[in-house]
Amino acid sequence: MDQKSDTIHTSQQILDIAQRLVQTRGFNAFSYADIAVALSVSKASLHYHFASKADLGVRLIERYEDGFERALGEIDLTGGGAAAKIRRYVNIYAQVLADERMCLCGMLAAEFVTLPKTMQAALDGFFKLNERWLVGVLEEGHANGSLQFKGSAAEAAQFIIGSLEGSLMMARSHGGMARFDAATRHLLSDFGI
Amino acid sequence: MDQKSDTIHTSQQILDIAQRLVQTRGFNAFSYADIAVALSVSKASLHYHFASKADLGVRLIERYEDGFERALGEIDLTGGGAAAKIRRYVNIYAQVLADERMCLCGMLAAEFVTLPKTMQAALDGFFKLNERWLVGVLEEGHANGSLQFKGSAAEAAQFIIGSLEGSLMMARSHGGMARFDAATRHLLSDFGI
DNA sequence: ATCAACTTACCTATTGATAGGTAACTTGTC
DNA sequence: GACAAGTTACCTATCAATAGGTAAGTTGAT
Repeated sequence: MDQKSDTIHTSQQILDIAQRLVQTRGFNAFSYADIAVALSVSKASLHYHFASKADLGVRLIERYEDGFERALGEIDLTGGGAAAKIRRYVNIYAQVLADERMCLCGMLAAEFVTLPKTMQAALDGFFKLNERWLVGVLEEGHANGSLQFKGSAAEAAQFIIGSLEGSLMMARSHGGMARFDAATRHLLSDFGI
Repeated sequence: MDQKSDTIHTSQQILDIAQRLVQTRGFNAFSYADIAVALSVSKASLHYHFASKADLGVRLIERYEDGFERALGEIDLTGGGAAAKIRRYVNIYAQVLADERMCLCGMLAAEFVTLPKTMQAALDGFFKLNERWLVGVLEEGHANGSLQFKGSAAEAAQFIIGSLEGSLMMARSHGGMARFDAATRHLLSDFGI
């Protein structure tokens, strides 16, 4: 294993552990020491890979957004109507809950005002991506009559994101998957799905 | 001013400041030092009134729940149909947002797994109260045809709570009151309001 | 012999919490 | 109404633990 893949490997592991910590505990409730213990490396080693906690946070959001972008691209490729696409979008959140996690960016949205400016900006990008994709699907569905909703597609997209983040957050602490499934049935029926 | 009212006064002030800090920053992102500075008292004085941060947190939730209970009682007294009651319920959240805050218990729900057990239990109580009240209103509205929804009233209540908490959380960081209003129009129309 | 990828060994600041003390007030007894 | 005893509401000073971060040295592959 060469040096470069060593770095990549370790960096990925750091990000994996940090991501789990943010999704379960929040950005303000974990420390470099937590990652160091979980990975059996020194705190200084973490600073070698990610100079500051803010840098780590930004990379975490970027990587999470990349993962979402890929997942949304796959939904687009799989085909099916707008309703099926929305269903698969909802399923991404269900999988996060199945892992007993909060959405990374939903958690960070709760902590928003305490985050470094660089992380706030990265977070904006994540939600913009989601809104953009949802608006596309909603307009497609509205045009061919497979989806019903009032107001603009942008408003509907924001409602979906807020509702999913909130249902996920509440289900994780109170009610579990059954609660999330019931909530998404309500949400989807609001769009005639 | 006698001793007793001094205590009440100071304790209330501590709770007021702590509540604002939790609603804006979260329980894990403020310290006794923050309150001490805001109130111009020593940290030790805060420990005199609230022995531990967990104790302070529990009292915060209890007081917030009391406030909600009173607000819900007032809604019940004001009269009007189930739809009007739900509208007023939504308006409680809108007022929280107008103050640029997150719902105290919504914020704590995000931080749930990091909280002391005593706070987790108190939080359960808050959401139980909200669900109970909403179930009552939803059943009333369903019985007389003023509200439409599928599934049980309990599921609908949980959907409403999750949706409102999420919309509030997202609106506070991305979109503001306009986004929250648009989201609640969607939510209410799902119930034929 | 260079350089990436670490380590040990620190640093400063802050965390929640405690010890010990004090001034001001209240209470019960005479 | 005087006064000892106790209570309330604070204070300063300090604690051990933890936070994020840094400087300087080690290791091992190329």
